[in-house]
Amino acid sequence: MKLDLTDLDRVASFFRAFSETTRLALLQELKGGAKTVGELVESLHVTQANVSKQLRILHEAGLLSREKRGTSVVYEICEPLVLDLCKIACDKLNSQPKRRKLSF
Amino acid sequence: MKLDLTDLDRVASFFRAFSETTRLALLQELKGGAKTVGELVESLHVTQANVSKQLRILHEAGLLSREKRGTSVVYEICEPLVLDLCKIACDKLNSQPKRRKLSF
DNA sequence: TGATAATATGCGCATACAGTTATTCTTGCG
DNA sequence: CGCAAGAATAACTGTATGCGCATATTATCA
Repeated sequence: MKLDLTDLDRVASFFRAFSETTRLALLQELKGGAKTVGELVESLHVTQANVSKQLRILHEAGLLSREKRGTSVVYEICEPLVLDLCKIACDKLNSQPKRRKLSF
Repeated sequence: MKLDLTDLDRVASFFRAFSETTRLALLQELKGGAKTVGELVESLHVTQANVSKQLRILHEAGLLSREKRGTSVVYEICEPLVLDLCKIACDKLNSQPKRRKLSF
């Protein structure tokens, strides 16, 4: 079964959500459970504006749910595939020999 | 187990290979077996230069093997994860209601 | 060795997008 | 209401990269 260009575009967009370090870091934090924007800003060394922006992208990709709680906003992983892909990525890293610096 | 920024970068690069329509189209063609650059150019509506460039990216990402055969070059999927990810993407598409044009 | 076919690459353009700073919006509370 | 905290957005910059065109590279064969 072959996907047409439209579907391939959607698949590409899906994977694009996982193609930036900051977004992966956010997903990794959220693997431990729902967190507010402020908590995520504290956990990672990323500005509040950037965290907010990347969370928006992940939310629009359908990976995160969003819930307002007072003045805070809580984000949570709502797409089980995220955990599957994290596991796949980790397995791949573990199966590959870590690149080490040879000199010194 | 948390990945450090270096590992997250590598994961991001891995997924980035899957984040462009043309590259997904190439992988889809190669799911049917090894093909030469020329065959891929004929299958897809993409210029030869672009096919060659995207194949290079997929090869450097460790997804494709490359073998010269005469004046041709044969590319083949050499990373089993490619097939897994294709299946995951297809399942996700199938589980989602197709967006249809409502007007006309 | 010259010609031809198949592939790769250099260059330029246009676009996408991560990140920053400053600002605005929203909510809760005195 | 006025203020403060938390989050989102706007405008901007620099960088990355997809794509096409032209050209270079490589290999085969007459």
